[in-house]
Amino acid sequence: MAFWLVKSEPDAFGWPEQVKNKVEPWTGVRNALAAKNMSAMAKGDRAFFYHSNIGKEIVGIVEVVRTAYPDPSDETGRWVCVDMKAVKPLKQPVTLAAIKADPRFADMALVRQSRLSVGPVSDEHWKMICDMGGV
DNA sequence: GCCAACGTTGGC
DNA sequence: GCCAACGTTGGC
Repeated sequence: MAFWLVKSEPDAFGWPEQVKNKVEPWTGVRNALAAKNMSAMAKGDRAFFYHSNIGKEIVGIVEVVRTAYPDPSDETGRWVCVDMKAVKPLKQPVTLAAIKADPRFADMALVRQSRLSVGPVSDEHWKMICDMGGV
């Protein structure tokens, strides 16, 4: 199983909505690298749900329930989306500041490429953040 | 609100 | 196909 991190601005779509809707299509990604990452996701893969701009913290864990398919919000048909299901919240949100403060996260996609909306997370980083988040 | 990073567009 | 100009994202 692989691990990922997906970003959303809580103004547009936040963790409370993800929990309320349970399964939610992750649409609107219009970045080649992010799309490539989504295409690489397998059913059952897990991802951190990160709030960008407001909070700047990882707030929950979601699971991929449907692999990449054409994004219905995209008229050109070029982009893909996946379906995500809320798994559980972090007891303690893990902030970007906390991640940046730990040099072991220096090579994480979230730190290296702040603008990338869908990025990979290594097994080690996944475990560390789960520990920090109390799950 | 500013600015750095980076992706995209369009002229050549 | 290159590269300058421009737009967008997201941290601060």
